[in-house]
Amino acid sequence: MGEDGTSRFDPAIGRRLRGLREARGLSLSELARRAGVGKATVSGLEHGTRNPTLETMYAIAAALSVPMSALTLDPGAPAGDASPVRGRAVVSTLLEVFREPGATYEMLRLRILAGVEQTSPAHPPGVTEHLSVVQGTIRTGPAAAPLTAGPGEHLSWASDVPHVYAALGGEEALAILLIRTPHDPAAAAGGAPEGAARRSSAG
Amino acid sequence: MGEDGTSRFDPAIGRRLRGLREARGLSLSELARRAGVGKATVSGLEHGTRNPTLETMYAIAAALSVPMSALTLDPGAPAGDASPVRGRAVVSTLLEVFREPGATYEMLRLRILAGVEQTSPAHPPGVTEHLSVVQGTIRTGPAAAPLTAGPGEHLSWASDVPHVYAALGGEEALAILLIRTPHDPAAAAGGAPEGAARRSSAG
DNA sequence: TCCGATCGTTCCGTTTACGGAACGATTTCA
DNA sequence: TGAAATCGTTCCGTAAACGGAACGATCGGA
Repeated sequence: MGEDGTSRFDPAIGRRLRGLREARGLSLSELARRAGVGKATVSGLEHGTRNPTLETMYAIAAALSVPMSALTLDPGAPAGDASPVRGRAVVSTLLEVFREPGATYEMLRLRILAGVEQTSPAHPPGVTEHLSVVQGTIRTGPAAAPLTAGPGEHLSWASDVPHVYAALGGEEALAILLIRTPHDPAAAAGGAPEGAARRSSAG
Repeated sequence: MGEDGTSRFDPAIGRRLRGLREARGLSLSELARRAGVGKATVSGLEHGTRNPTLETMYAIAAALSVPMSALTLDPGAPAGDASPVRGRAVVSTLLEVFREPGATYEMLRLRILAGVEQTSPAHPPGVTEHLSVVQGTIRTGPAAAPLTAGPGEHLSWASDVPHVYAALGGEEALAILLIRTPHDPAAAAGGAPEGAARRSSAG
């Protein structure tokens, strides 16, 4: 299979892998170390010159804390319910990962069970989160100063501090969360307010 | 990784693969031929003695008309939204595959868009379908004599004839579908009525 | 301005996944 | 009952995925 001398494989996997790795601020060497695979393997994968084994894919996906399907995006998986990340009371599903010139974006679908309040640790500096409420009432933002929003409203905050997610009103809440990780942490442009959350109501 | 002389890999993948293959009435040789891989590869995979490459997994999943995640069931994928099968207006998601002594069962989640009516071709003789309505109103069964059921109601029919799925009442419908494929097509025990659908309403 | 650390790439020997062929067992049909 | 077909497994040579090591480039601190 693929006999042209250079033996290429699906380049999209390489792009997604590199995107996820860099979005987490991991070097290629560090990811290889955490996954317990060789640097040559990760490098070859990102360049699309290797046809990885399942074992390799599992190891790398685990090191990135994503399900394997976030890397393969296998054709069957619908844009909309591909791959849940992290367990707990807040169920988040990775929908899409894409890179822009200045930053990497991860789009997730959040499902917060009724009455639940969960605190997430701080992200690296420069990372911002943008949440759009679909259903229910959500209280979120920096743990020190959260805000509340209902369906159709949006919240944004700098997530370099611990932040909370809570479903109010005894009802399960649904939201789309966009995490923006700038490639240059210094330039947090296109970001969010400094200390607290900001609420807006679109459309 | 896995240095015990016998070099085993995840046996669950092998079991699922064999289940899906046999549920489709395919021989190992035939599946290998359709997937364009060697018989030794399929055999080794089913026995859990090989660590397949992504390319191999893609080829086999495609030959079975399932997304790769139906074989890997990767840990991230939630029971409930793992892997959609077949496109069109009726979106079906493979939830689980399990084998019993007499038959193989495939459990799917059906989502029928509002107002849609779709006809599916006949399955091999002996195959029966059992549908449980979760939301909306569904009209289904043999195309010649379909029945209608609402939330909490169940429909069963022998699916060796073309059958339809329709969402009534201008509302999207949701259902769980169980497909039973007997290992011995002659003995269609535990099955459904002969010509038409049967409706029941469980407490 | 060195020097050390770390970056990502490339080279290399080992391991192993691959497909094809050969195999015995089982089934099918004349 | 024998011959042919097909079943799933096993053997084998080849291709390639693997991890480790060596490489030059880049960055940071003394």
